[in-house]
Amino acid sequence: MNLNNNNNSRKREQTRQALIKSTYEQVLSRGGEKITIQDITEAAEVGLGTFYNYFETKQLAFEAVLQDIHDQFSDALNVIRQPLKDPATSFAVTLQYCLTQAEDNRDWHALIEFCGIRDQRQLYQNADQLLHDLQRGAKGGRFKVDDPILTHSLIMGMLRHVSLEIRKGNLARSAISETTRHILRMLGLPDQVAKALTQMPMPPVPVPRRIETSLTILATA
Amino acid sequence: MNLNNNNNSRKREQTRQALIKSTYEQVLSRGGEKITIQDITEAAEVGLGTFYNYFETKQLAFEAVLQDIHDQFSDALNVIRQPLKDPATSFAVTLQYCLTQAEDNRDWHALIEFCGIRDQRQLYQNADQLLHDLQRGAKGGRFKVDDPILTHSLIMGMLRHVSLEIRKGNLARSAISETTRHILRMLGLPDQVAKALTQMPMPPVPVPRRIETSLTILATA
Amino acid sequence: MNLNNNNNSRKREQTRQALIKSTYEQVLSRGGEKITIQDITEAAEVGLGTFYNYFETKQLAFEAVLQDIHDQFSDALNVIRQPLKDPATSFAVTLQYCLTQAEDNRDWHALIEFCGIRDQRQLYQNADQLLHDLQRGAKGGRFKVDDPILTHSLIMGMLRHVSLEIRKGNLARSAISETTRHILRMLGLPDQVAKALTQMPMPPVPVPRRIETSLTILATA
Amino acid sequence: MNLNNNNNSRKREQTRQALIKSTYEQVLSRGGEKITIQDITEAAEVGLGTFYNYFETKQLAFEAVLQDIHDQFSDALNVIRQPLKDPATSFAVTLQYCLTQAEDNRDWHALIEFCGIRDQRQLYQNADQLLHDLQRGAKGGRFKVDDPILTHSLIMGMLRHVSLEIRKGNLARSAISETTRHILRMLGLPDQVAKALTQMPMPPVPVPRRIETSLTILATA
DNA sequence: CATGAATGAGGATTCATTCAT
DNA sequence: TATGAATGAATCCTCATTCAT
Repeated sequence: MNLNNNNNSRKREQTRQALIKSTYEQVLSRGGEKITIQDITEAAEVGLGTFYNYFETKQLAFEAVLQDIHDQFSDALNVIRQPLKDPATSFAVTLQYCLTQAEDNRDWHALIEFCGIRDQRQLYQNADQLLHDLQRGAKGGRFKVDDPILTHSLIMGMLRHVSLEIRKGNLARSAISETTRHILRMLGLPDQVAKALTQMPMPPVPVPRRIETSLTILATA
Repeated sequence: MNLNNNNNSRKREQTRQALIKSTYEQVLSRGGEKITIQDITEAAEVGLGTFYNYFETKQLAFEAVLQDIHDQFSDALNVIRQPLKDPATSFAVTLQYCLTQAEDNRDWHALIEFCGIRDQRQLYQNADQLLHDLQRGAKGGRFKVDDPILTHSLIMGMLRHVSLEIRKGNLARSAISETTRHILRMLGLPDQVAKALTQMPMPPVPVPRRIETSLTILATA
Repeated sequence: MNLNNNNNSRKREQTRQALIKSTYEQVLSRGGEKITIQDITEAAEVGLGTFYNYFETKQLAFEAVLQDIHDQFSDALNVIRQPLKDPATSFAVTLQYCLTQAEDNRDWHALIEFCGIRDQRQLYQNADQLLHDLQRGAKGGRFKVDDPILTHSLIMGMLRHVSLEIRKGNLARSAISETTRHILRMLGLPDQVAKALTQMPMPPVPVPRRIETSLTILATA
Repeated sequence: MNLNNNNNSRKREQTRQALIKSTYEQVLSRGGEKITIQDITEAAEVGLGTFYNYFETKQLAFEAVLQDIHDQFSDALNVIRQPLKDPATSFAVTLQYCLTQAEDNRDWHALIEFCGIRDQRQLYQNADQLLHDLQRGAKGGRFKVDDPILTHSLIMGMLRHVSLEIRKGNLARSAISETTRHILRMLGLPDQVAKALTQMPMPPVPVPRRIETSLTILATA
C-alpha cells in the first residue's frame, strides 16, 4: 500500500520531469518557432492528453521549466558561496561563476524571451546576492562606492553583455577574468588584489542532483 | 499621366507609412501579446486586404518598423556628432544621447525581442560609432585603454542595462550623467574632465523630417 | 487496453469513411463547383478540425475517394471474371459490366476531372483486363485482330463514350448489348456468336462488403 | 474623326486579343493551378483594371477563349469540307482532320475541364457534321448502317480516345489512317475503298486569319 | 491516470471586383 | 479608356483544450 503509493508518486515525478525536459529541449532546438503540445508529448513519449495531467496550460509548463533551471543555477551558486566570508572574495567568485555560466545563461534568456515572461526579476535573484555583497563590502570599507545602486546596475549590464559576447564568440574566454578585474578595480580594489582574486581557483562545484536528471542528460544528447 | 503616377506613388507611400506607424503603436501598446493583422489594419484605418499590398508577411512589417526607427535614430545621432572633432567629446555626447534615448531604446528593444530578430548587429550601428571614438581616443592618447574591444563591450552592457533601469524607474534620471562620468573615468580621464564633459549642454537636435511624420505624431498620441 | 486500442481504431475508421463518403457526395451533387472543407465536414457531421486529423489536404481526400471507388469496382469485376475461362466470354462479360456501370463510371469521370488527377492509368485497370483477354483471344485464334493495341484503343474509346451517352439519356439502354455486339464483330466473331454472347445472362454480382458500407448507403440516400 | 474611330476600335480589338491570348497561355502553361486575373493582365502587359473593360468576369474571359479556339477549328474544317460532295470522302477527310488536330484537341479539352463548362455540346459541333455525312451516306446507300445514332456514338468515342492516345505517345501517328480505315470498314465500305480514301492527300488547309494572330504566335513562343 | 479523437475559435492569406483618378 | 490601390468575403489551416473510454 504505502509502497504502492510511493511507486506511484515516483512515476508521477518521472513523467513530470520527462515533460519538463522535453519542453526545454524543444525550446532550445527550435528557437522562437511555435512549439505545439504535441511536439512536447511526442518528444517525451507520452500521450497527448497526459500533458494536461501535469500542467493546466502550456504557459505553466514553460514556467515550470524556468523554475527548474533557475533552481539548479541558484542551488549551485549557493553551495559555492556558502563557505565564503569575505565580501570581495564572495563577489569575485559570484561574478566569475555567472560569467562562466554564459552558456546556460544564454539558454536562460532564450527561454525567457520565448516564454514571454515580462518581469525578469526572478532572473536576477543572483543579482540580489551581488548587491548584498556590494553593500556589505561598502559598509565594511572593503569597496569604495558612492552609489551602490547605480554601480550595481553598471555591473549587471556588463555581466549580461559580456556573457552574450563570449557566447557569440565575439570575446575570448579570457574576458571572464579581465571583466572581473575591471569590475573589482571599479570598486576601488588595488589592481594587485583584483588580479589575485581573479586568479583564485574556482571552488569545485558540487552538481545538484536534479541537474543530473535533466540538464546533464541534455548536454550529452 | 506623370501626374497620375506621382499621385499614386504618393498615396502608396502614405498608406505604407500609416501601416508602419500603426504596427509600431500596436507593438508598444500591447507588449508581447499576439498582434493580429486585423489589429494593425484597423488601427491604420485601412481594409484588411490592404496590408498584403504592402507586406508579404507580418514579420516583414515588423522589420520595416525596425528599419524605420533605426534610420531615425541614426540620422539624428549623425547630425549631432558631425560637428564634433574631439573623440572624448564625441564619445561623451554619444553616450548621453544613447542614454537619453532610453525611452525609444526601450521600445526598440521591445520591438526586437518581440519581432524575434536574431542578429542584433544592426541595432548596434551606433555601437560602431562608439568603438570608433574609443579607438581614435586610444591612439591619440586621450584614453587609456588596454583592450578596446573588451572595454567597448563593458560599456555597451552598461549602456543597455542603465537605459532599461531608467526606463523602469529603478534609476533616477541623474544616472545618465553619473554613468557617463563613470565610463569616462574608466577610460582614464581625470574626474574633473569627466564631470565637465558630462555637464556640457547637449547640442540642440534638429529633428529629421521623417520623425515628424511618424514618431512625433506617435509621441503625442 | 487492447480493447481500448481496438475501439479507437474502429472509431477512426468510421470517421474516415464518413469523411470519404461525404466528400464523394459533395463532388457528385455540386459538380465542378468549389467544395470547401466545411461543406465536407458539415455533411459528415463532424467538426471542421476533424478533417485535418485524417487528410492533410483536400486533394488527398479526393484521392482517397477515388481509391475507394476504384477498389470497389475492381473487386466486383474480379469476382465476376474469375470463373470464366474462354477469352471471348470473359471479354463480353467485362464489356457489359463496364457499360452497365455507366452510372458509376460517369461519377468516376466526374471525380477525376474534378480532382484533377492527371495520370488516369489507374482508371483503366480494367482496361488491362480487356487487353489481356484480347491478346489471349488473338493468340488462340478466337479473335482476328491485326493490331491489338490500336483495336484496344478503339474499344476503350467506344466504351467510354457510350457509357456517357447512356448516362445522359442520348442512347437507350439497349445500346449496351448493341455496342458489345458491334465490338465482338469487329474482333471477327460471326454475328451469331456475337449475339449469343451478348444475350448471356450476367452472372449475379456478389456485392463486396465495402460497397455495403459506403456506396449502397449512398445510392439510397 | 472616322479615322480616329477606326484606330480606336482597332486598338480595342488588339487589347482584347492580347487578353484572350494571355489567358490561353496561362491555362496551358499552368494546368489546373489557380490563375489569377493579375497573372493574365501581367502576361498581357496591361493594367489590372483593364481586364474589366473587356470582360465582366473571369469566367467570361475563359469562355471567350473557348469560343475563339472553337471558331478557328470550325472555320478551318469548313474550308476543307466545302468543296467535297461525296459523303464518304467528306467523312474520311473530316475524320482525319479531327485526328490530326489531336494536339489542339488536347488543349481544347484541358481548357474545357479547366473552365468547368459542363455542357460540352459546342465541343462537338464537328460531331454534327460527321453525323450529317453519316446519315447522308446511309440514305444514299454509300454506307451500311443499322442505327446511325449508335454508330455515330461509337465513332465519336473512338476519335476522342485515339486523339488522346496519340497525343500521349501511346499510339503511333500511323494510327490516324488505321483508325479511319477501321471506321470506314465498319460503315460497310470494302477495305480497298477504305484504304484509298485514307490515302487521299489532305487538301491544303488555308489557315484562317485569326489563327495567325493568336495560335501561331503561341506555337512559336 | 493515460490516452487520443474531436472540436472550433482564431488567425493568415487570397483574389475577384470596385472605383477614384 | 487605362490604371492600380483598396477592399473584405471566403477559405484554409492550426492547435490548445476537452472529454469519453
